[in-house]
Amino acid sequence: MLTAFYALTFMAHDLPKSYEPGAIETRWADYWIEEKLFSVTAPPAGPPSENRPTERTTRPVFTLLLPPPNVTGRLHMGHMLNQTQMDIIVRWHRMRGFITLWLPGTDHAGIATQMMVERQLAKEGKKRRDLGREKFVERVWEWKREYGGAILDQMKRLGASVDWDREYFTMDDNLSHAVREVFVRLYEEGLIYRGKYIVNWCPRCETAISDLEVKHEDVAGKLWEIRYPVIGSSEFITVATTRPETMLGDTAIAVNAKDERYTHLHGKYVLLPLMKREIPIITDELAQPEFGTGAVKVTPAHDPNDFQAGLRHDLPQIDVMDEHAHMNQNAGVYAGLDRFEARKRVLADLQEQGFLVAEKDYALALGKCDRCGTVVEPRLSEQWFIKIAPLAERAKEAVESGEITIVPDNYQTIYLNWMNNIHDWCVSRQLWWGHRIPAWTCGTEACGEVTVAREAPQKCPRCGSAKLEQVSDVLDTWFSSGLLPFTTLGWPEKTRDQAVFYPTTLLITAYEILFFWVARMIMFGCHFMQGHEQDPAIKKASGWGDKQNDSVPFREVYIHALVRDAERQKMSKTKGNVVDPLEVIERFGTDATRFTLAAMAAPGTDIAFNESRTDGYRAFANKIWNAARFMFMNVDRVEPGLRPGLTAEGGCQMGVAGFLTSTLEDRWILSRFNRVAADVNDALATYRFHEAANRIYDFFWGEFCDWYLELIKPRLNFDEGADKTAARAACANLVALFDGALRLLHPVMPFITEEIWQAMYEGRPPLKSIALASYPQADKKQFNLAAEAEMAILQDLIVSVRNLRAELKVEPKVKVPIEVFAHEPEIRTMIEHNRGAVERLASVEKIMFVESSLTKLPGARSTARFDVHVIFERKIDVAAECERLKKELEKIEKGIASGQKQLGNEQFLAKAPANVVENLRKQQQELAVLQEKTRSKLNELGCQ
RNA sequence: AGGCCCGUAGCUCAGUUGGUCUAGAGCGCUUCCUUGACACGGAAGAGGUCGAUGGUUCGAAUCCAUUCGGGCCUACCA
Repeated sequence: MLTAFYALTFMAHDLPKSYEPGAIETRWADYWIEEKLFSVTAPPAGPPSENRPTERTTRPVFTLLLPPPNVTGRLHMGHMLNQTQMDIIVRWHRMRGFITLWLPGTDHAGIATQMMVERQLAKEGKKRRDLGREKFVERVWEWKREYGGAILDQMKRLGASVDWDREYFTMDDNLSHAVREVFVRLYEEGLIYRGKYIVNWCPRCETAISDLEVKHEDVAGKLWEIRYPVIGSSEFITVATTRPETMLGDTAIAVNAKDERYTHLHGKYVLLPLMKREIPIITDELAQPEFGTGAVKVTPAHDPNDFQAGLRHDLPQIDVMDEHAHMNQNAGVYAGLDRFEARKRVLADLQEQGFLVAEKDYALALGKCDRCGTVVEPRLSEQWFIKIAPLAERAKEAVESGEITIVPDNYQTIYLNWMNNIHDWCVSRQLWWGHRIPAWTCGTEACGEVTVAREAPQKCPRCGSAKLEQVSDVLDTWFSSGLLPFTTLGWPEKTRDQAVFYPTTLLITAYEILFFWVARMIMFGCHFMQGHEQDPAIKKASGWGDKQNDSVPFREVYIHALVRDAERQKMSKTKGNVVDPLEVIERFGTDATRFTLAAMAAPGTDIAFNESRTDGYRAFANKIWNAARFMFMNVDRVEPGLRPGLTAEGGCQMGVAGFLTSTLEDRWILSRFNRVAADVNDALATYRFHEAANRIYDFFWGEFCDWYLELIKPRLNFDEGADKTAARAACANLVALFDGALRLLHPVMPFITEEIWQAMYEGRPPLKSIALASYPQADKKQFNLAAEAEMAILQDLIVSVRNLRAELKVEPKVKVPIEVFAHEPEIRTMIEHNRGAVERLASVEKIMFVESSLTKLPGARSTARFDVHVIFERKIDVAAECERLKKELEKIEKGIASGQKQLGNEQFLAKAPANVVENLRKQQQELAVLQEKTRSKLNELGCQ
């Protein structure tokens, strides 16, 4: 199928003049999926034997879990950055021979998804209660089937090389089963408890939410001071509050025991205004003498601090609101009012009755529901909690001991800080969509026993009643996603997948979910995978041999940057500044967009996404494309059968290893290629994506295209009478180098590299994809300092001549003779050897070597290694030339001055490393020569 | 309240443990060039002393302190 396609398109290497990513990208994305190129199975266990090829169990393993996007999600720039980085790392590992598993899936996203469907229902004029639980949940599943795959489809467009055969959904049967198992085990271990506590309650979502789901927003609020009359006295005690309506539920007034102002009131009672209830004055740490009046009202049912104080003093808890945050019957005459309406009425009544003392402006951080923005109400309710301290302990250790490393390392501190101040986790949610808590309440009034079990019990274990009803709450979404590193690998079954792929190698994620998700995975992983051991052969091959503990969910975490808009603002729907990655892709191509994100992703800094960069990288793709056209054009000129490295049988076997070196440019480019390969591998190993991307960019464009291709053009001569052997060799080198460069670039730009690579083999590649080819590793033996130094001089010479031509305003088509002086004979020889290059690249007619310095002539340029003079009869602008020379001299002398200062400093000579001193000396010598030459020129021109 | 990050050319950003940084790149800008890979191109240029101040050091864009400006996160002080 594909071969046929190539037969049509590429046999003649008839590539369009400019690169059009659209069709090419979707074609390869589909191809990779259809061919299941990225599906992996665990290699069998046991020592290598005849039946078991050695290499299978000794290959290293790389496992990465995709942070599951919400089923409700739409791809945004954050996803794209995340996925680009993951794909780069994954492809890089795969090409380096790792058994590479990248596991994709989606999260059921409790509240978000439920809201989505509720909104849909609202359009039909219905509420979820109209349908009832069962019908509603069925409706959500329908929604999921219809729209839930959208984000993964978008992901396919990015070329993400995930194993689609292993795609999971957090509510799949096997994962749900694991969730129940975890819940029951935690309960049995006493790590889950149920109780009436103050939780964050969203009155709109009608559910409890965790601390992390509350977003604080600074608002200008008020602080009201209310006085309560002390019983049996004419005195009043004044308290301050930001929430006067809660006073209806006050059950005490607290003062600090050390606060002498109130000592005489200890043990007395006050009459609660409006409610006319007697409540005690207690002493508690809750009240801090420095704040306000030093006295504080205590409302155990509506404030977490007051709740704790209430427990300490055994105070009644009077809940004055219902689940919608409307006042209930406990609120007396205010019953039925919304909380904010009640506030107004309470304040008015207090004012009228003379209890309101003052109203002050007060800045407060108002807690709002992360999902819907409704002001969160601390509410007393029956919830399920995970006792976090024992889990956190191990999770802390795992990071402190280095079993898990977090990159960049400042996040390590943040993580540990959080772990030290962690509270119990409220895991129950009053929603219908999610994993229902595996607990059953006995319906017999006298019993009410709650039973936690893996399967629905037949009868109540306490009273034997069969009237059992499952608890209606579901679990926090992050409960199930926190288990994914092992549940996706078959847990609670002990599977081969686990032995091979657990611990996963790496997690790449956003800072935002460090606590929501990352911390929870670490806690659950360390707890439930305790005692787990990765297959020793695989562990060793993967380089984790010294790590003691295999219970951790991943060995490394890389926290990526936040993508902001061009103005550095956080992208958000409400601001309307969201850049849609698919739109960007549409305009510039996936490769260019990926490259942008990679090139801008310096660790630890946010990315201000800027389209002009993407436009630039689209140009880069085009450059690659045209370099490929150039290569194919030349390959086509070689007789069929003698095509270098492109035969159907052998394929392009040579790679860069088979590169034939003869000329300076060959030795040079080979050295450069190996250096770049070394740098890129280094950069990727430490997640310096920007460095990897930039190194390849500079190499491909600045060295390979700008210099190498230009330099070899004369050798690619297949005309009658030309040296065809030399031409074929040059062509072979070109192909080999191109092949290497494509492989180097592939993780960042998978599509264009695949397209060209496949075309190089005319549809009959030795492997199904470049993604399976080997990644270039540096061969240090090919580093060639001499070639690089010589090439630098040659480039310098060519640029100098071009520069002089521009200054002398020589017509571009006119070839000029030049004179060159080089006092070192080797340099002269080198230039002589490469005179053709100089002549062609600088439009030089001929080169004449002279025996003395050329500084005195106008139209000359000097460097430390050579002088060059362009012979062209035109008066130069003496004033301008003087100006330029003066500026140059100034710079040189500044350099000399600072260098001499350093070299004259004995401390420097004593303390600086030898090579630094030596380099400086060398540099100084060169500067001195240049200074001399520049001065003579200034004299010659008669500059002032 | 605590913590973190950023402030380098007109714009967007690099600059790994302080020393070839006489500070780079892309876009933009100036001049020139349609030469059979590429005008999404080529050639040559102009442009910043690294927010400010002080310190450590033989040596600082790079480390420390203070300060100004921008952003983010965490927090149960009424």
